[in-house]
Amino acid sequence: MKNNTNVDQQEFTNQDFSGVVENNCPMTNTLKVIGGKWKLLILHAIMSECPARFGELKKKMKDITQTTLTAQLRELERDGILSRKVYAETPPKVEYKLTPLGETLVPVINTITAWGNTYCKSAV
Amino acid sequence: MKNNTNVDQQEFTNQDFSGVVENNCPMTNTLKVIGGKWKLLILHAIMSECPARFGELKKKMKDITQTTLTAQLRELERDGILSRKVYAETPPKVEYKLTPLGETLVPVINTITAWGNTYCKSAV
DNA sequence: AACATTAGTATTATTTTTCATACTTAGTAC
DNA sequence: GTACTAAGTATGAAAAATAATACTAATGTT
Repeated sequence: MKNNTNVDQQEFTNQDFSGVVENNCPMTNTLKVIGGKWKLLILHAIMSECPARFGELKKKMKDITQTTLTAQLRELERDGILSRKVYAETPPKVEYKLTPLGETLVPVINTITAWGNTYCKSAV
Repeated sequence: MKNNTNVDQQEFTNQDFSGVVENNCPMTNTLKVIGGKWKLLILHAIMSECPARFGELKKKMKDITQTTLTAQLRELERDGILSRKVYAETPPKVEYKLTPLGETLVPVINTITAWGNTYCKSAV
């Protein structure tokens, strides 16, 4: 009851996934949107600092290349998870943030990181 | 309070992830164990039929090759998520099931599939 | 004796993903 | 008018993941 009480949960289900999702297995469909080596890490980074600029994301994920980061961000944008806001400034400033649909992934990501914290501690 | 009330939650944290996990980011660590194209699908399949035989898994995931399925199962076994039981029969019979550590992933996987069901319906 | 069965392994090929490097753009500071 | 900045793009190379194909082993059935 904290917020969004007047928001129909179905509001975000109209996203057109028809180019990505062609299966009736919910796991397969979800993996098409958030699967891959980087997307969950990107979302995790944006969750902890929203909105986030391109350069900040790059710094946080030091092993990703600029090219790959750009490509992954574009896919997340295409799938309605992120929005991209370009400021007409020089040098360029671009902010990425979760859309309402993207925010529905917050509990998913929290569940995953909680598992990692509890069961998958590094020995190093 | 349904079950496991006498099971210390820490019981399953002694798994040695030192060969896999070298990071202090819980998302990175978790992705090393359940990341990749197939692992969550394999776990999802085993969850819905546990134990599962190799051939049953192969049938459910019709696009995976035998070689890849074997490789992914071995990694999940190495990481303590699955156990592998070989029956001394001909033709061979091998059963895979979730270990106690693997069972801690059940809510994670349910969260992911629930998101897919709610927000990521196929348009096809 | 030949055949079918299941869960593999071995090897090579292909596809997909990611990386490295150099280049671009438009203002602003020097 | 040269240098600097942030957020890219372009190109080709390399690495990683996945696939295709053929093979094996032990035993029960025909």
